Amino acid sequence: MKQAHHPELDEISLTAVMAALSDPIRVGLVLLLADGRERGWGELRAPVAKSTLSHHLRVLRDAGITRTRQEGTRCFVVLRRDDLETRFPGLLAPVLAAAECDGVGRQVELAASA
Amino acid sequence: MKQAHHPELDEISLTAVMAALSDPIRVGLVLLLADGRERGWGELRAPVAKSTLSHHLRVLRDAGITRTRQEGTRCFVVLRRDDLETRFPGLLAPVLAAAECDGVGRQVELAASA
DNA sequence: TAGCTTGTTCGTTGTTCATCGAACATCGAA
DNA sequence: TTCGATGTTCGATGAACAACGAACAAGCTA
Repeated sequence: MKQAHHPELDEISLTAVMAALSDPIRVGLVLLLADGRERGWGELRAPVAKSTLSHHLRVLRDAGITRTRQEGTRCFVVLRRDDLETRFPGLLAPVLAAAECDGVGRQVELAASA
Repeated sequence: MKQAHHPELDEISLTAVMAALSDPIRVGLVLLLADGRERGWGELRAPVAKSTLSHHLRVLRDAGITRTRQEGTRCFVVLRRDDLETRFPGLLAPVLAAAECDGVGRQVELAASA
């Protein structure tokens, strides 16, 4: 369980962010994190195998959308809302609004809190 | 040269739009069309083969981002800015701003006007 | 009619991606 | 130390995609 790479502000690429947000499961994950609360991975319920979930969370991290923190064997993830707002002002909110309105990512849910 | 399908407003999918905008060339094309002017395909200069350009324009059309019109053997393309604004309010502007600021799609240029 | 121009479509190639199960690593707890 | 829980990584696979050249279709134009 190595510490993963998090891109710096100026390393965050627009196309990488767009690509990361072009998958419904990842959009759902971002929606769950939209309240700014940090979540343990055990709280995230998605209809995919855990290796696949790990992959999706890695894509989000590599794109600079989320930040991952490790504590013991557990991992926690949080939205880099401020960083995204600085880098691409006004981009995140419309995406989240549209996703919520459309029901994109509704397959991703929150488990009983850890 | 058949008339291509244009998705209706409610057929435009968020993830499809995000996916379409995750390619630098397509972002460049959208940037060129951002002024609302209709452009002939001959005006679009991108560093790809014409078949590839045709493909990219098709992806944009299928995603509901652009509208294509045929006139004789020529094709014209225009940004569906109002439709996008209706469907996903506030989404397009930040993307275009970020792209322009970052230089994403600067490889796509405008030829000497037709 | 015979070209020329303009786009589309096709077949191919190589890459990327989403997905899975299995194996591995790590830490905490019994 | 042994076990269980938690993530990561490793192939493997099938699908999607970007890219190209070549061939085709359709409409001007000479």
